[in-house]
Order: sequence, then C-alpha cells, then structure tokens
Amino acid sequence: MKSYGQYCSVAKTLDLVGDRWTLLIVRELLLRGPIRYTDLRGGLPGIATNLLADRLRALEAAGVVAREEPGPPIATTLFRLTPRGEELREALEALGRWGIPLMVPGPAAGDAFRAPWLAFPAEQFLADRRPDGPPVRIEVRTAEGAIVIESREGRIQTLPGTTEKPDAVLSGKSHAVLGLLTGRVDLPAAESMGLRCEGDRAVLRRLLPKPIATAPEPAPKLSS
Amino acid sequence: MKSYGQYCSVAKTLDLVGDRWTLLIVRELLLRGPIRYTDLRGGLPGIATNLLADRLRALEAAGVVAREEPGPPIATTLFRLTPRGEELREALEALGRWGIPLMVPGPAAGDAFRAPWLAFPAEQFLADRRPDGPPVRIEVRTAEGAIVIESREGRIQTLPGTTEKPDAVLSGKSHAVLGLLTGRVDLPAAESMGLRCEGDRAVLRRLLPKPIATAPEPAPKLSS
DNA sequence: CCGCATCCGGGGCGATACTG
DNA sequence: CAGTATCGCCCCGGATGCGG
Repeated sequence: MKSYGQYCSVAKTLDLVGDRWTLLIVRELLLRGPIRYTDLRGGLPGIATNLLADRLRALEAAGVVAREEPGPPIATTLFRLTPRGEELREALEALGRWGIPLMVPGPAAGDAFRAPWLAFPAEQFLADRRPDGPPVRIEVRTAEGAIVIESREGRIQTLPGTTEKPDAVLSGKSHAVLGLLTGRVDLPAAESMGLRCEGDRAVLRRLLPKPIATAPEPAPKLSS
Repeated sequence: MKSYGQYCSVAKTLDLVGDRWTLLIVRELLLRGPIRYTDLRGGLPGIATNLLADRLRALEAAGVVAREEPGPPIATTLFRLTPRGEELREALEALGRWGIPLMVPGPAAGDAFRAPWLAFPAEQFLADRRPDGPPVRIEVRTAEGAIVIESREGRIQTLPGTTEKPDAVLSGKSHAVLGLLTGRVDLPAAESMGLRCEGDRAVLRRLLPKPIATAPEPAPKLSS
C-alpha cells in the first residue's frame, strides 16, 4: 500500500500493518505460534492465496515475521513472529477488546469461526480466584476446533487444540461460549443456549468472570 | 469495505475501522476534539475529500462519530467522537507506541507533519517528577503548528495551539522535539540538533524522561 | 468559503486455475 | 505444500464542480 507520508507514529505503524488482512495474519501468528502456510490459510477463511503470500513478504521485509526452514526431518516452511512482531500483541488486544460488544448479537449470517479466536476474550476476561490453587485446564470444544484454557500460578494462558484429562470440558456454539467467557451470561443461562458442561464445575466458577449487569449499550447498527 | 466475515472481535473491529484513513481520522478527532470538515482535512494531508466524506458517514453509522450542528452563531458542522469512539484511544495509543521506533530515522522525504501528532508520544513518555508542584505548561512550536503540554496534579495533558505565559518554550524540527520527548536524546543533544529552548529549564527537567541507553534495535529497513 | 458529489484513471483486492 | 499467474472489479487518489 502507499505510505500515508505522515511523520506520525500511528501513520508509520499503519504503513506497515494497515493493509487489509495484515493484522489478521498477525492475530493468527500470535494465537497459533509458528505455523505452516496452509494452516495459516485455514485460519484466515476468505483470504486469497496471492494476498497471503504478498502480505507475508511485506511483513518479513518489515521485520515482523520470520520465515523458518527446519532441517531434514521436516520438509516445510514455518512462519513465526519476530520479537518485534510479538510487540504487536498489546495493539491487537486493544482492538479485540473494543470489538467485544460487536460480538454480542452473535455471528452474522455466513460468518466463519475458529476456536483459537476465543483466546483473546479468554485471556482478557478470565481471572483465577484461587491463584495459589493447583493448575487447572479447561477444554473448550466447538464445531470448528478446540482450545485449552490453562491457569497456573494465577496466569491464564490458552493453547489451540485439546489436552488429556482436562478438569472441565465446555462444548457448544461459539456464541454461547463467548457469552460465558466474557461474563455476559452465567453458566445456567449459557446452558440454556445449548452449551454443554462436563467435569468439575467448581473449576469453572474459579475462573469465570462474575456475570455483569449488562450495560445499556444498544446493539450497534449493521452496515456494509 | 467488505466484511471479513469472521466471528472474531479483532475482525469485527477492523470491519468498522480497518479501512484506509479511518484510524487516522479517529486520531485527529482524539487529538483535536470537535472539529470542522475543512480543518479535519488539513490534519490529514493526502486524503481525498470524497474519501473523508465517505469515512465520516461510515463512522457515523458505526456509532463512532457524531455530527453536530451548532446554532445560529456558528454556521458550520462539527464532527466529534462519541463515547464509544473515545474508547478507541487505547488501541490508537498501542499502535502509536509500536510505531515510535519507526520515527527514529526521522521523517522520510516528503513526509508531512502536524504538531498535534506529538501528543501521543508526549502523553506516553513524559511524567511529572513533582506531581505536587504547581501546574506547569510547556509550549512546543514547530514550523507546522504548536501544542501545549500541561501537567497538573501529576497528570500530563496536551492541547493543540498556543498559550499565554508558558513556563518554557521549545521550538525546532519535529525530529529533534520527538527525540527529546521520547527520551532518546537529552536536552543538550537536542539543542545540537537545532532545538531551541527558552524559559525555565527546570520545568523541562521536571517533565522530560530520563534519556534511555538506546536499545540496540537496528533501524528498520525502509520498504513500501 | 464549507461540505460535500461527480467523474475518471490506476492499482489493490478477490476468486479461480495452475505449477514446481 | 507453498506458492505464482491471470483476470475482473471495485476501492482509492486526484481533480473539478456546485449548492448552501
């Protein structure tokens, strides 16, 4: 994209990561770590393959992404964030926080969903009420994949995929899971939305936010 | 722009503010407050006037911007952020922080500059070492306008424009001012870059960051 | 003047096909 | 698997016009 030509740190940032799709590529790399081109495509439904290649080249030139060619055992290329790219996490989190109210009405018709996208809300809204307790892991399953939410020593972390012997398992539609994770609805309400919960419910109560008396923010008008 | 069609809060945010120029429009509204269309254009060198009108309409529909028609004394329209729009400040600040290293090499050939753009670095890097002291104001003048940096009760604020009886006045090139405000260079070094300083230098020492032993971050490669 | 609307060229973007 | 090639289309950029 053409530079904005402005000596301003916001404009300079957008010169590098303001292109369409670019910040979503960074999102995937933040959430899923070193990843193959094809898996990256899978996490970015809708992107054109030439655009993905273009963006990866530009991000590499900008020092945000590094390309890694592992040795003989692995015959593929991995893309990962550089330390400088990792520093975009704060900005991505801020943008994601701002977007939470936009998720309340539920997915629009035709919206894609991937389980790792739950990681931002999870790390943002969950907190361990017993930070000194033993580590716990909750597995979250949706039709489009699973993530594991782990709390150890008071820190919440998420990993894509599943785990053995989770303390609890949540499964259901993305909208119901999200309502629960953001504290917008409580567990019984989420279950009435189709969420299923197995395992130790005390572990859930330990991590889940207190449901908030919803602010009177009106549903944003749909446009575009 | 077309929606990404992803049920993810980052993607939903970018659906609303990810268009080219949109976040820079929000930047101007954050830094300069309610403002006329023409002045907005002046703060966004390079934007096409039809794009500005399009973006303002879209931001209005998204609930980020409100249009205000003052009464008879004023015969113009003012654009301002809604409270929801103000909430984008954190995201803009995070993006601006990430871009500070990109400012170190100085403006690229042909880069535009406006004094209010210094506000993000100023509020980010300055801190009052004597929060209980009397309020102080520093006026910063460049060829492209001036801002006032004010500290009262330990809080740093910036306003576009000038003020009467500032405690100190800094004037010079944007690059020198920025180096000083971010703590990359100290006052003597900035003066050797052409910065001029009048008034109470103790006030400057009270607010300026301690110059940092510069991290060994190499200058980012230029590309575009 | 201020706040746009219209027109038009060029390029970024989207979808599909194809390849080492 | 990791891209390149190709081809419309629409968004963007720049200029001009125009009603209030």
